[in-house]
Amino acid sequence: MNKPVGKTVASQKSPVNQPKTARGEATRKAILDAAERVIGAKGYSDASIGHITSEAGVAQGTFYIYFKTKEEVFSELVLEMGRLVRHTISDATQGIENRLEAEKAGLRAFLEFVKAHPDLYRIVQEALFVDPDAYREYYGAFADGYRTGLTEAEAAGQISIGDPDTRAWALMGIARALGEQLVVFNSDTPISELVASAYDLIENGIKP
Amino acid sequence: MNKPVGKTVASQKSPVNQPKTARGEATRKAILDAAERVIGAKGYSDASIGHITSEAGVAQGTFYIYFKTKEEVFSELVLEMGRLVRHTISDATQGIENRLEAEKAGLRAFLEFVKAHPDLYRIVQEALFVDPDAYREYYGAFADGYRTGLTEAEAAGQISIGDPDTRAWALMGIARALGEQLVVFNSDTPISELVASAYDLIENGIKP
DNA sequence: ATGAAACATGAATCAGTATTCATGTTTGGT
DNA sequence: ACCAAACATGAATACTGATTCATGTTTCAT
Repeated sequence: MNKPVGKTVASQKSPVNQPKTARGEATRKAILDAAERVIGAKGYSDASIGHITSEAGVAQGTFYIYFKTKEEVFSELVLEMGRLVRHTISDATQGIENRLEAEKAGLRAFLEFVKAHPDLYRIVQEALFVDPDAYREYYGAFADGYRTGLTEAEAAGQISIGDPDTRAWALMGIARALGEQLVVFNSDTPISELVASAYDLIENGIKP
Repeated sequence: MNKPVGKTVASQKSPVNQPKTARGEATRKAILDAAERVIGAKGYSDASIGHITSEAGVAQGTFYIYFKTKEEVFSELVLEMGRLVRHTISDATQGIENRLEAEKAGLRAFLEFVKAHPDLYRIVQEALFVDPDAYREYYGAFADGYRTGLTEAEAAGQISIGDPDTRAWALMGIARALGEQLVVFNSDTPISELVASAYDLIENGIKP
């Protein structure tokens, strides 16, 4: 009963290091959290294992009880970000019948998440260089979600006809750009305004 | 006569190392080109000065005759990318009266450029971590261009009324996402199709 | 033609840091 | 209470790679 159930995620390279006790669990979590803060703040290469472990309050060697390499924590952070974002968005769009409204709520939730976790945002971006597979998986999954939503909305007659694939990429690009405005450019435009403007564009376009 | 005219670019930290002879000029160029290839292919931290200089066919020490640090070549590559892209787009949109048509032609030119210079694309992305100022400058300038275009188009009645700022970011986001699809995800969708789909969305939106 | 400035070389320096390991300490099931 | 497995430690290892430098070679203005 309650078998550990292998994760269904793809880039599952190393099936090791699962803590067996509560103490271990806690330590691993502490290291992961510290890694998120340190790598998010200093970037992958400037974040040393020493920084991470001291931030976590453990000795350097302890790191390697739970992670095989520095890259491995990083990849796990990317996966975590993926899970978190999907969960957040899915929560925020629960029960919204109209697809367009759901997309709008999803964008708002995404932007709020990004604003609350700027570190995770940067980590995903850096994944393009540290762990490209994780990066592609992250955005691939994201694009799939958009495409599915768009296809269903199209079938339901809630949006006009158009290539769901390019549309998915375009919408994702808009979300990313607005998120980046918040995190990288520290814009203070309220999220609700961003969402409103963006969705006016997405719904009606810019033709006069 | 013909004074060297200080560059008007912002992040002008080090006014050094201008070659004085034709030989120096050529060597510097060789190093810069090699850096583009090597850093673009291996990423910033895996690209060693040794790799770069051997690719350029010069000794390691020669690098430091023309660049103060590894970061400095990198920053210069980002600036170069900015200049090149702006120039390319500006060329491609010369003489197009209708703003919307101009934007469309600009997107096509951008995508073609990106497809032809995947290395430079990656370098700009990596700038967020290696030289954040250069990154912000790059995308800031880009956004300004879009905003200006949109504002003028709005004034000329060629597009509907709407917040030019968010619109600029959104359009830029679309362009980036499609570019990334080409370079990072190796999509083989023809550029003309991408542009057509994207501009159908941008012009008309997705309302039924 | 010539010498001072430019340019080029590549071996040596120097620092950082990921990873390992031999040695304790703690935990939890019995 | 006991002990094997888990967990924790931090010093030592091992390697990489950016930057410097002392020493040549080439260029070009005079």
